[in-house]
Amino acid sequence: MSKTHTPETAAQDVETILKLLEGRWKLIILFHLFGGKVQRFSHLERLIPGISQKMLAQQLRQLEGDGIVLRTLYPEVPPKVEYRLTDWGQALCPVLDALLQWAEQRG
Amino acid sequence: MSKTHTPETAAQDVETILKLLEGRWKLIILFHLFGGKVQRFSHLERLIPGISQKMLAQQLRQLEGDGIVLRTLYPEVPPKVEYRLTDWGQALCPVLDALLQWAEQRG
DNA sequence: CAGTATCCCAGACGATACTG
DNA sequence: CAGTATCGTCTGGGATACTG
Repeated sequence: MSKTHTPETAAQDVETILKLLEGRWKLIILFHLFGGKVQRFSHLERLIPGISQKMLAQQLRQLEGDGIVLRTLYPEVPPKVEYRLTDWGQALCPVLDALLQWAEQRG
Repeated sequence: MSKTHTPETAAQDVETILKLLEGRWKLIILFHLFGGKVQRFSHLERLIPGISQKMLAQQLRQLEGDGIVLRTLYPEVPPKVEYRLTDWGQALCPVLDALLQWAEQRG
């Protein structure tokens, strides 16, 4: 590890990061937004079979609160909300790719 | 993402990987083994304040079962058991580093 | 020393219903 | 359309005690 020093602080830092991605649905939501894709709430609902409105809303709120997802509300009737990744959220893509590469290395 | 194609499969692959690291104590155990360090059960217990024997054993078993940690039992009395990372487990270090780098990028 | 075995609980998650 | 509210379930993890 480059800048962190003790096993404790490094482990804790990584844990904090992983918590951002924990949650039954976050990764699949993320992957439906990678590549600059923009999705409405109802569209994500249709893209992700089995998810409830409660969970979709909750996970999106958390991703938004963590600065990974950007939420845009259009003040129309009926309401229209769009979700996309922040720049930082987009930057997660190559990192997850590194994780996949690691998994492939397994002997 | 390089080789995976649909958001579903990619997300699922990453989830499978992250599950290997989930668990209240796995990361801190890992960081106490990075760099080729070898530790005995009781030593890890002392290194990790607050962990119970049950949890330490459980998390080690899972890491072992997942091929990340190597367990060596010396048939002595009293028993002696050593834990170290597999090569694959060691290879996780730079990946977690990438994760830390990403976290630092946050605007 | 290096573990198991039990019991318990908080919090994550799902199902369902309701709303501005 | 895009959510909240409520309730029930299930499981990861903690406390404690015991063992080859």
